[in-house]
Amino acid sequence: MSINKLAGSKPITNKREDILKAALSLFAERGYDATTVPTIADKAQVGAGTIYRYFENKEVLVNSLFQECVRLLSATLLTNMPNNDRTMREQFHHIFVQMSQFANHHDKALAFIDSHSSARYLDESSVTMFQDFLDILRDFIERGKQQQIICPMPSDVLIAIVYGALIKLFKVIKTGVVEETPDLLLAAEECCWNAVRVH
Amino acid sequence: MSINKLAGSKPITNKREDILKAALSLFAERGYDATTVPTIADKAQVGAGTIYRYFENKEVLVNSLFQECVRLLSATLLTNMPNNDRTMREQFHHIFVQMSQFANHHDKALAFIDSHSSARYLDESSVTMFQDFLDILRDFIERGKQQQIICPMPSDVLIAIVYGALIKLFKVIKTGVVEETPDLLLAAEECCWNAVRVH
DNA sequence: TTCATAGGAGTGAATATTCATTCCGTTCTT
DNA sequence: AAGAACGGAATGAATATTCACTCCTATGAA
Repeated sequence: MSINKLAGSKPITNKREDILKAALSLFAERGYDATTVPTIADKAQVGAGTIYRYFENKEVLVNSLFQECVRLLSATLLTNMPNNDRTMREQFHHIFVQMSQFANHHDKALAFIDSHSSARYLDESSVTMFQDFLDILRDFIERGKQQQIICPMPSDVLIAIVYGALIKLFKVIKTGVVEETPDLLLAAEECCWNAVRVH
Repeated sequence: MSINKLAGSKPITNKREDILKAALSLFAERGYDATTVPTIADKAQVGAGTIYRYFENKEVLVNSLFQECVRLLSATLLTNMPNNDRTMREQFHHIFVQMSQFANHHDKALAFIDSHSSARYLDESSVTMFQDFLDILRDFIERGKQQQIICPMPSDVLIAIVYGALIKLFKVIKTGVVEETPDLLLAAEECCWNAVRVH
């Protein structure tokens, strides 16, 4: 057993976590192709060889990371998701709030997901997991369309509009160009809602 | 005088153009870091060394290409831009139509611009040119706010929402997931307008 | 008109560098 | 002491960039 573990329990220092964290930071900032494995090792304060103890290769690493990030994003979205008996507007509020929570607590993860979600090296499992995330938005949109509260347009188009707006919105907030206040968030939420609701 | 030129006139074959075209295609699909110079040379049907006759190095190439693409995008947006005496809605229609024109005729350029607009290797000139493009949107937004037709929110936030929505919208259309019909475009335009107008 | 030549575009093999991955000696845990 | 975890230099495969060379055309001398 490694120095790394309490008897029969979890590791004290988790190199795997360190590696994933370092990789997330670097991938989010420079992108997969511009990030070298030795750089990840340095940032994680780990030997280069250690990375290969936990991940078969760089592609496996990026896929593991992507899946973990998307899983967390989906879980965040689904946390305390209101029942269907709540209004669509209330459900939208929940989605917006949870997304902005995620953007605040996991800004790098959101940037990483968005910039890598159609990368050529993503495996089937990663692609599926990202689709599952989009399906959460799709379900919402489609229920809204049935109730004639959301515009009768192809769901993919509506998803693109809302998701695209949210991504760039949180990106501009993250860069600090505008100050993130509760009022601003509420107003931005209203904008996004107005984009998809029927008028 | 080279074989390449008509007397005192323009080149017959334009290798520089060929290189830029090949680079655009590859950068848009795989990204800058995943694209090798020899691959660009192959695609442009040009010797690898020829690229360095026209561009000092790979970074100069990507900046030249970026600036050319952004210049074209800005020019497209400004083409036949309605006067200020037209309604905000009419001006927005123009912006939307021109953007969708650009997305259709230069889909690779739009993808390239979006995925590289905050890349670390962009030089000052490229960054400025992209800012100039965003300023076209900003001007519109700010006039709309003055007239109290567009939401009183930070311009950067409104730009992010509209620009983000447009980018993902055209991306989903380009992938062929949804069919691009005039009706769909009109409906999507209305969605984007609803996002920023005051209610 | 014909031929030799200069000069510049174009080429792609060669070079120097960088990177992902491996391998083995060291350190830590039990 | 045995074995697992670790580190980081070594390796081999790519990659960006260079450079010596080819080829073409315009020029002008004869």
